[in-house]
This record gives sequence, C-alpha cells and structure tokens, in this order.
Amino acid sequence: MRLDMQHNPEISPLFQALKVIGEPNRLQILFHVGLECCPVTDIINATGLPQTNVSFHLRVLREGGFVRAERRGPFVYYCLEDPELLHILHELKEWLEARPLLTAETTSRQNPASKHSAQNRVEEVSS
Amino acid sequence: MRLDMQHNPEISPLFQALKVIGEPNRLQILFHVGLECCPVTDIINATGLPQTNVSFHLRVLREGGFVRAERRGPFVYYCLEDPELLHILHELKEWLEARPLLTAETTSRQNPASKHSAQNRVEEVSS
DNA sequence: TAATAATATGAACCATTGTTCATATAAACA
DNA sequence: TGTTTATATGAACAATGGTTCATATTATTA
Repeated sequence: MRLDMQHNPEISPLFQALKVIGEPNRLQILFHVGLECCPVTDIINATGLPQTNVSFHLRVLREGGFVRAERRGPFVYYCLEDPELLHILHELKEWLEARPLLTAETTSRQNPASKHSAQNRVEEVSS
Repeated sequence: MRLDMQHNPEISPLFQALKVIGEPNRLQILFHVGLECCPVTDIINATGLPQTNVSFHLRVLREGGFVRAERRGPFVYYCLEDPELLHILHELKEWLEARPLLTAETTSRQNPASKHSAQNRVEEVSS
C-alpha cells in the first residue's frame, strides 16, 4: 500500500476499521460476541478455530477498539465496545442482500469461457 | 481462511463485500467516483496510482458489484452501482470518528515499553 | 506450593492479494 | 490503414497478514 494513502485523513480511520472487520473470522467473532459478553472459550467452541488463532483475532479487534476484555475469575470475557457497530453492519448486510445478484461473468475473475464474451464488454452509451 | 467460513450464509456476503471495500486504494477510488461517473484517466490523475493498478482495482470493484463501466467514445466511465453505499460508508465513518480515541497502549501491536504494563492487563471485574 | 485450566505472545511459516511489467485490445483520427 | 490514446489482461514479483507451534503468564484448586 502507498504510504500517503493510509495517512489520508479523509478515509484513513475508515479503511483502518474496514481492514479489521473485513476478515471472516473476526467478523464471525464479532457477531458471536453480539450483545452479550462471552469468554474466549465460548468463541473457540463456537468457531472451531484454534485457541491461539482466536487470541490473535481478539487482539486485533481489541486494538481496533471494537471489543474490550474483562477478566472474571479464570476467564477473560470479551464485550463489544459499542453495540451500534452491529446496527451498522446489519444495515450494510441488508443493503448487500437487497442488491441484484451478480452474473457469473462479472463475479468470476478468471473464467476462460467468458473472455471476449458480449457480457464482458462495457456497455456502450450515447455521449 | 477456513473454507466453511466463506460459505457461512449468515456473514458471507458481508465479508465478501468488506474484503473488496476494505482496501485503501479501492476505498479512495469509490469516494472519488462519488455520485458522478468519471473516466479511468480521472481516477489515475486523482490518485496518482499507475494505470494498470487502477484498472486492477476497478475490476475488483466491478466484479464486487460496486461500480459499473460505460464506454463513452474512447473513454470508459465508471459509476457507482448504488449511491446508497456512500451513505452507509459515511455512517460508519461518523461512528468511527465519534468513538473515544484509543490509547497508545491499545493501538500499538508491538510496543516493547507497554508489555506487562498495568494498561495491558485486562480489567478486573467482580463476578 | 504443585498442578491444572484459561489465555496470551513471539517467531516461523505460508497463503492471499496488491503491484509491476510487458503486451493486447479498442476506439479515434490523420 | 497506420498511429496514437485509453484501457485491460496475464504473469512474475513482492508485501501484507493470517495460521501454527512452542512456550509464557495468570488464576484456580488440590
């Protein structure tokens, strides 16, 4: 990535955040924690991920300010810092699911059959 | 990434989308296109990215269903598929900027000085 | 205090993906 | 038709970042 990009004040916080939540296991962890705090063991069982991997992702989420850790006896509970995040993600999810489905020609990044096909050419527009 | 994750119907479309827009150059391109279609040359000039790189990111955005291409004479104009995306991203951005700032201890992923410091330990909670 | 359970960490490894290079295609114009 | 401009593509390369392994830390309990 170009250095001057991640310091662009206009979008820097946005892409820093998207980098953190744009990872499937972390997204799954966020949704599993949900509105109720839960211990790491819970997340390990729910996701099936190895303990060390869960700890890694929890650290990224914690340092991104999305969750916080609370020790309760031998367990460390993780909680969402702000449940509002769930609303925003839900809204994005709704929007994505409402979109018209993409065709195979546009979704596949290497489909030999679609090369040079009519669908692959850009729409011609009267300028 | 685990295979069963990207096929989890609950979050799959969400993380597929976040992967696409969670890249700084693509995010910059999305914001630059904004509400008005613009030719690739415009994006090249605005971002300073090499032409071939811009084309690469435009392809990812196109195949993700975020933008569409329209040829107008010698130029190919790119347009947002749905401006609603800008609203959602703006909302996320607002929320991020409203959050309390993170301390150096929590944001730094390898700060030797902060290791084993009081801040690095989890909050103790009466269970 | 020894042993066990819960979680974190650093380093090595490996996969994904962004970048670059060379080149191809498509349209406009001389 | 030859040349120039605009954009796309495939392959090689490089970097980022996720995963695993071994081990450390912290708290509990016998």
